[in-house]
Amino acid sequence: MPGGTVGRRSDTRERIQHVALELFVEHGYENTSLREIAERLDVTKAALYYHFRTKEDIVHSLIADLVTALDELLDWGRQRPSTVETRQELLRRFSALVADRFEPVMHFIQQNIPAVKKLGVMHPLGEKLRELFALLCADVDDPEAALRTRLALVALVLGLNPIFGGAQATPPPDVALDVALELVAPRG
Amino acid sequence: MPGGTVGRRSDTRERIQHVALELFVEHGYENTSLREIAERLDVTKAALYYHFRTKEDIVHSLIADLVTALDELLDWGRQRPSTVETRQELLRRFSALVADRFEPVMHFIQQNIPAVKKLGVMHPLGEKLRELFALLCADVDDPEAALRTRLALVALVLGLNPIFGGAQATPPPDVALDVALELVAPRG
DNA sequence: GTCTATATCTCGATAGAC
DNA sequence: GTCTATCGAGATATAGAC
Repeated sequence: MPGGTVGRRSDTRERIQHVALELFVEHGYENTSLREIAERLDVTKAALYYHFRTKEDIVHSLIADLVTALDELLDWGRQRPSTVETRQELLRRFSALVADRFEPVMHFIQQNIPAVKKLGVMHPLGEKLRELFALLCADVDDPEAALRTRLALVALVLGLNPIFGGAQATPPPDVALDVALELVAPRG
Repeated sequence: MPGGTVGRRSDTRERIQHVALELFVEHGYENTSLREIAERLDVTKAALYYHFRTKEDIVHSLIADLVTALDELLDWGRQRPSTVETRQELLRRFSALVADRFEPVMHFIQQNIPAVKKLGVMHPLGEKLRELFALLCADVDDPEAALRTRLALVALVLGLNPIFGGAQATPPPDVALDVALELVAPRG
């Protein structure tokens, strides 16, 4: 049962996901062949096809986990009053989510937009991010405040961006969080 | 004289650059074949090879123009006193540069990091951006202020980013500039 | 579940005529 | 400067044995 949730006879599927993501981040999706993935795992290409129907399916499985996690975050946020505290807690949880589990995937997505678009995973992911943004922007109509809210989200993943993020040393996560929290706070 | 600066007998070279960049932005560098570029120009692949030695060379030529423009901006900035006014004017000029001439290239770079890295154009470009960042950060040691400075630059190109930029309507350039200017201003 | 072997395709790049 | 024709490499994906 390759696609099954339980009944694991081995952890090969997870190892494929891990190694594939590693290589996608290193060299990009299109520059990573199934041969490379198989070699790093010390199996053959054909073995990969037992666990994933296509190369694209590997990406789908990676993004799906992220979308699920974002959905849980949104569930929490939806049933909370729309206050500054809620918004800041949303940022904290998003920050923790990225730092703890999804830094590689976010890294991958940010740097491989054409691939992500082509695979059609942009729409489900975009929806979640749009909703997160909407929660963070409740009661805000000022376009400048809206842009600051967007930048707050960007601040939390900026370390992953080699253009403006990697231009110098990566800021510690707590610094990024402080700046982000300030950006969504009402102006003084 | 394919690589020549003057002596133009036709504008094919520029048309290739334009169409190639267009497709690179649309579908990504790796998903754009020379066949597609040639078809959209209504010539054959072989014709492209008269003007550019390789596919990578097309990208090199596109980035080179950006690096030159950034260098001119830096030349101006270097021989100015390190004041808040200078920094804000640097942001204004950078914003104008992007909006007027380099929006497609910035778009392309942001979304095709693996390709840009592989072609080795990241280093010259990264140097310029690092220096721009250094000019904007003069006299600043506070890591939070440094991060805000980075976010100011990001704000100016955020509209090109489909993850956090395209999550909703793109902010008008003047709004982005206002927010950016505020981010590098001393805190109140 | 993993292997060997292979089919099929598309790409970047070149040769040489005009 | 642009064409036709083609080469060789490397990619995804499949077939079938074990």
